[in-house]
Amino acid sequence: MAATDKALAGLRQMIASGELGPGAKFPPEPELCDHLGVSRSSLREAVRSLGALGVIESRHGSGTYVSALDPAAIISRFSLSVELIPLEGVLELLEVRRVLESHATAAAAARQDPDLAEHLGKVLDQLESTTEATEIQHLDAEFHGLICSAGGNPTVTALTEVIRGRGGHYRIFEPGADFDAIKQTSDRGHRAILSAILTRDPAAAATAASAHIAQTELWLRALRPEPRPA
Amino acid sequence: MAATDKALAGLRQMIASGELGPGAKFPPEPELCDHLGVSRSSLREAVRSLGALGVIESRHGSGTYVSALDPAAIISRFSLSVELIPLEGVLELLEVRRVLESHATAAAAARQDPDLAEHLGKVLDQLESTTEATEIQHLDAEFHGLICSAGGNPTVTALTEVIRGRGGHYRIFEPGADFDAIKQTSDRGHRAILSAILTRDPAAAATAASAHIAQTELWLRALRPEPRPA
DNA sequence: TTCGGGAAAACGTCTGATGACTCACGCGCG
DNA sequence: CGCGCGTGAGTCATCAGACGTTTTCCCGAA
Repeated sequence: MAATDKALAGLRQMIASGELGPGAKFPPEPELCDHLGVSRSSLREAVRSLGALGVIESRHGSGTYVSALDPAAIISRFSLSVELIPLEGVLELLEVRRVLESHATAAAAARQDPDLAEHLGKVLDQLESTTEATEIQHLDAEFHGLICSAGGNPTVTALTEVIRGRGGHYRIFEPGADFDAIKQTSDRGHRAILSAILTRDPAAAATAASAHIAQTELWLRALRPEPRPA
Repeated sequence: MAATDKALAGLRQMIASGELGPGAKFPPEPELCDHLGVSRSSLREAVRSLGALGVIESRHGSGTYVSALDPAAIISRFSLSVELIPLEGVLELLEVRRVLESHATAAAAARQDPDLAEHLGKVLDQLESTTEATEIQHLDAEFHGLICSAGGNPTVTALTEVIRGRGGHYRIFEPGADFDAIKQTSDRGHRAILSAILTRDPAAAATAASAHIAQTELWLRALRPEPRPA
């Protein structure tokens, strides 16, 4: 087996076997090199690999540690790769977001949380009163993020966030011929979702969220001939 | 900015800007070092990072290339990190699988594919006639994988596969007190899913898949006091 | 007791050299 | 002329060593 792969397997094994739990500290690099039988360069490349995946963190001057191994945190690391996926693939991802976020929105509606509804209302007020692309994107993310969080599954929140972040790179809300129509449709979609949450109607919430995201899919699909990543 | 981070940002930029598309070849390492202003060690660590994320591949003796940037392939890379997530986090992930696979199963049922149904039937026949843990796991993966593939979204298939792979590390089907009861419940669940597909009833298929996976969640939840990763 | 300096520990980066693998070119044989 | 096949250039893989930077902690002085 190649040196770096050997180191990688060794490091993963140390975690998988339970020898090192979340937050635990690895031995110093020289010791690990000796233990794994590879040079420091190879060990460090292996550490970088696991670092990119959110499994390990190296702290300069302190040591190398196992991360918290929290699913949401690990999924967030995906944004580094997901943000490079071409438009065609983003459409597949949006179906995932549509299904998951629809589920989370229903769960949020099933709860009875006046604070959430109030907060969402404020966000929508702001969102409807702006036409600045960056601000729209930011408020849209806050709106959907709050709802997903209320859904109760941080993993779902992280996944939808990563996918939403990718879609956000395509500037749907650039001032242009269809800007007003698109903005109004989007705003209405948000209000429909909030309305379902206010009336505590999970089925309506799921439908509204699904329709809203499906609309986004349509807009992105229209960009297909000429994708314009940020 | 730190050297490795600078290299990482530079490499990502080369892809994000469209300078290098899927499958394109990077310049040789010495040239990249010069271009990015870092040493070869730092560059290689950055390359490893992106390699772990499935964004680029180094081929010994040939060169370094941008990957296909296929969402399903990128998501498969997650298994390296997801397989290290503790049981508590796996339960959150299983909710994701339940929602996604339920959706995909409904889509599979909506299609009219006699070949799929026939294939699934054969797999279940085999599955019901074995009590060997590894074989059960293998056939179970094939059954669910076929259905997800029929759902039409490779990204969903990849995601559910990663999560299923993680769950599979917990040996639910070890011979033990409840083995027969668990096996029978599992087999019945599979038959219910196949039945819904055969009758082309998407709603029933979604419900059956959801119930089947929810059952798995219950079994795993019961392991919580004493998780036993592979 | 508190604050600050300094030494030790650990990761971060760079350099140079050597090995291993791939691929294509060109030579020689049939 | 066509087909292998060897060979060499190109490229990544690995190793070894040295030095810089950051963190951490101990210990002495106020």
